[in-house]
Amino acid sequence: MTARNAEIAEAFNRLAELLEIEGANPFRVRAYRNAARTVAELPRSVADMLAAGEDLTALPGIGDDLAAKIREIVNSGHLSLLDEEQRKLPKSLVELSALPGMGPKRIKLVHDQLGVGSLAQLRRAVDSGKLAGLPGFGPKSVEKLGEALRQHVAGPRRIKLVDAADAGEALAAYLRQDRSIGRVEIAGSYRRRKDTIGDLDILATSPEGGKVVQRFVAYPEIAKVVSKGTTRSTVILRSGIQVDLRVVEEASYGAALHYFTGSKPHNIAIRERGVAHGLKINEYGVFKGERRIAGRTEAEVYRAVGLPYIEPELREGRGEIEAAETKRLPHLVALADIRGDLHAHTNASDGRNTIAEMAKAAKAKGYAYLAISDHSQHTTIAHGLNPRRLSRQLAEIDRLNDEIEGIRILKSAEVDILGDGQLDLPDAILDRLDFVVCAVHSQFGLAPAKQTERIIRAMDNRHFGILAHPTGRLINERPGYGIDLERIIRAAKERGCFLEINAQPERLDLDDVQGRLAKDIGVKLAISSDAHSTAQLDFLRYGVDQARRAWLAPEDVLNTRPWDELRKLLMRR
DNA sequence: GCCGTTTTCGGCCCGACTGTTTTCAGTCG
Repeated sequence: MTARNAEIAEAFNRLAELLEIEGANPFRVRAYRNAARTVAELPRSVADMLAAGEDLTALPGIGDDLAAKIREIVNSGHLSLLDEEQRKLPKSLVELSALPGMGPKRIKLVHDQLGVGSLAQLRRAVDSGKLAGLPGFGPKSVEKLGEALRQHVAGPRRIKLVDAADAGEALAAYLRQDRSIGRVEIAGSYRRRKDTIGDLDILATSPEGGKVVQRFVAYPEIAKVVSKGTTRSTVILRSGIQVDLRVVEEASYGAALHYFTGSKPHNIAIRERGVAHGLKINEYGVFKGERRIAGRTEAEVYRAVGLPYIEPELREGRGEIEAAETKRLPHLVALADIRGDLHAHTNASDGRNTIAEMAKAAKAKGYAYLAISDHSQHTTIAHGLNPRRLSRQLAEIDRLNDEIEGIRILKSAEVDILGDGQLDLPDAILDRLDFVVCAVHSQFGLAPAKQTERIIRAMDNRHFGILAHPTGRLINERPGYGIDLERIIRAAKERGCFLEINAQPERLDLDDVQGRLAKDIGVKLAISSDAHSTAQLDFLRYGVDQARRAWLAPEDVLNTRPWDELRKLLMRR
């Protein structure tokens, strides 16, 4: 996604928010939200598409009107309708929708009745007791809102998938200890393996929902029970993670799992499809009139609307339903397809383990090869290797390859791309490696055009093999350095270079949308753990997750191949 | 505002929980 796209999506989302507060047609509001999502997830810049004379109405959810509005933003930097709305209602009003319990109706009410137009003003209305006089705001509502305002200061953060896994699997295990509970599955964006999740959604089956809810709210790690009924409950864990539980009967398991896995756009599309088939789909099943005709498994639900099973990672409303209709769903890469790891560190640079320990751990995972790719000299903070030290490491790898059976240790290095696009190690030593991983570790602030040039210039070096963590983003910490990723991918294609999906949980770089862009352009990707210890080799799984979300099949991934085949792909000299 | 396996007009997914209500609106997922 480019900055321009983000700006357009932001404008549409703001507009949707304001229109909703005004009580506009909810479907019109939805149209703006859908369009915002479409634009935000587009890997290409809509400005470029316009410049190339492409028809934006070909994009899903973009019609003549919204295409014209995009054009207006691109050309003028403004959206007149948004400006107009913001004259009617204060800009800061949309901040209120971040508070739980504050929907459009209540926002409009506090604005019209009390003149509240911002979080600060709402806080004053709560503190002064004015809010309590409003219809619909009883003592509990006011108290909850006060609490929400106090907590809001910290701001909501998305939870990294790896952290969600720790919290969610422990809670699921706790529920599974109760033998009266049938199945326990973590659904939601966790099951879709999104790089970050907003909250955890847990589905359980039981004929007695109330009992499951009782056990759920008794979980020791709970800080606060937000709601609890006989079929659902919401709690906040001590870690701050919100968990929603939903209980259904076994016969509804598939329908409920489908519903609770989402995504929302995917579910809406499937339900609309159901309506077209004369069916009603909800979390209890697929119904023809009063009769349930499907719902025990997810496959049944899809079959009922004439579709093959769609993997959770694809359920983002990004064309998966159309692909399923035309039998063009990809056969997704799986962890079991991975034959080796192409990016790992040792204690020679900033890793924890020796080459031998790393190799044995990789062998234990069933890998056929493991590349040792320690940092190069420029990354002093990670104790990067100079030619002399790397040369010694290569000799040791030769020795270990003779000694350790059943795995091949590949000679590599994570070589810095210097500010001018030169590689940080001389050709003489790079010649002796099996392949070279290249990465940017400095000067993140270069202007996008320069940063892009820098990387492409590095690719001109015949030793350049795989671009590691291509955008440099760190989840929740920093955005990527500004680059024109599409240009870089095209440059890689021309030169026979590759890009990486870095599986470190705080990186996941390339992400799903970017990975799909690479696939569409025709550049294969490495899925690499970038492990800094033997335990971190397991991170590769998170890379596979993102690859699946990027629609990648085994043939799109470098390290699904045996080394003999891979070697030919990586060879450029 | 979008869009077409009933369609170029008239639809647009569906249900649970809470709080403040005397039967339901608002919010959320």
